[in-house]
This record gives sequence, structure tokens and C-alpha cells, in this order.
Amino acid sequence: MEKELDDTDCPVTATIALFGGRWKLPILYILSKNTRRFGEIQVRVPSISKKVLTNQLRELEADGLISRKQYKELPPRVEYALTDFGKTLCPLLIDIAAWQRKSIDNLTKVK
Amino acid sequence: MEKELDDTDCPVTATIALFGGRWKLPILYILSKNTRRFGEIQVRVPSISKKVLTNQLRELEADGLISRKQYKELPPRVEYALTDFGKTLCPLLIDIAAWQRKSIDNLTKVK
DNA sequence: AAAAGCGGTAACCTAAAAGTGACTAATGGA
DNA sequence: TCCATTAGTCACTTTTAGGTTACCGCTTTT
Repeated sequence: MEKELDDTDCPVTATIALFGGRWKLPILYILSKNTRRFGEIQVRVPSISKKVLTNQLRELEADGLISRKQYKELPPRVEYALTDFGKTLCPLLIDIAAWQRKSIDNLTKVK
Repeated sequence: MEKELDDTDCPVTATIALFGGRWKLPILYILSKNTRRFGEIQVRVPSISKKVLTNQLRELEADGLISRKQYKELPPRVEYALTDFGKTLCPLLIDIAAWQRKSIDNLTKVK
């Protein structure tokens, strides 16, 4: 049997690396609706800690999906938004949300 | 500011919990094309160990996305397949793969 | 007679991720 | 005068995930 897929050519592995973190998709989903400040994101993903949120945002930024704009004020103000590249994910986010709504019976049955 | 989302009502969080593991989406993708035996899956996800593969398969099974059929033979034969519920994910898998193909320039640029 | 084949499990260990609490900056308000 | 505010960072500990090796059962092949 010859090998068909590996880490590099599997068409979903590279993608999952981008938003596979437990919080990345929720964060992207939140930002797909509005530009948000750090604290606003944190409130909307309640069980995430500052440290982890910072970390996830940094990775999303490094991957070019979100932008970070820091205002020179005190107290500090930082706004996060989807980049143009990040916005290309929106249809996917919508599809995922739609799938979840259709599947909610199965999802709750399983829990 | 009132809270709008939490872990339970965010429409993408529950979904990411289903296939958010590093290997789950690739496994589902493989099974979307064929029913596969344990060893066949392992060959197609080369850097995964038996232990982790077993673990991921058990979780996917517990979540109702895949089925496990064990034949009473020796050496053992076990076949994994998408359940009907799991099959409802196929369009999503296709969309994700399509997005990745369109975004490959950005993805490689970032790396 | 010995080894390979398959689909695991068990025990053990390391590495990565995540949680926690304290700390910072400059300003506005009580 | 002193506290609250925001978006983090730092140091430290705990939890989790993952890797590694060895082992199993029974039949067929060498």
C-alpha cells in the first residue's frame, strides 16, 4: 500500500494548524462580527486566561489572520481585527456555525 | 458591557471540540474517502503513534462521528467508517480543503 | 521452530500548554 | 492622596498531551 498523505500534503492539516487551537476559531468568529479590544474578546470567551488569549492572538497575528492596532494611550487600548486574508475565512466560519446549529441535537445527545 | 458568548453558546466552540484535535480533521478527511482499517489510517497519517491514533479514534467514536467494526479474526481486523452523522461533516471538509487550496500562497508566505 | 502479521494496552517519561498571582505604565476621578 | 483602569508580562506550578518501549493473542508463512 503506498502512502497517500503526509503532514505536509494533507489539505486539511495545514489549515487546522491555523485555527486548530481550542480558542482560535471562537476568536476569529468574534472578530468576524466586529473589531474588538483585548478585554472585549476576553469577556466573550470567558474561560480563557489573559496569558492564553495573548498567546492565541499573537499566533493568529503571526499567521496573518488578524491585525493588532495599539493606541498610544493610558490606560492602553489595543484593537484586533480580521485582516483581508482573515476575512476569507468568514464563509467557512458561517458554514461551521450553520453545521453546528443543524447538528445541535446530535451534539447534545453525545454530551 | 453584557456578555454575549460563553463556552456553551458560541456556535463554533462546540464544533471545534469535536474535530479540534491535531489529528481529528485529517482522520475524518481520510475516512470521508473510504472505510479504513486501523493500520491504513496510521499509514496515511505517518507521524501519528498508535497510542495517539487509538485515542483520537476512541474520541471520534464517542462523539458519534465514526463507527468501529471489529471482526473476530486473527490477526485482528477493525474497520473505521464515518457514521451518518459524521458524513454530514463532509461538505465542511471539502470547504476547508478548498479554502486551503485557494490560500496556499498566503499559507506558505507566512511560514 | 521461529517469526510476522494486526490492533491494540500498560507503564513510564518528557515536553508543551495552561493556570495563578503579582507587577507595570500614566492618567482621571473621588 | 489614593484608587481604578487596560493590556499585557514575568515567574512559578500544575495539568495535559504525546512519545517510547514492551507485550499480548492466534494463525499463517518461512
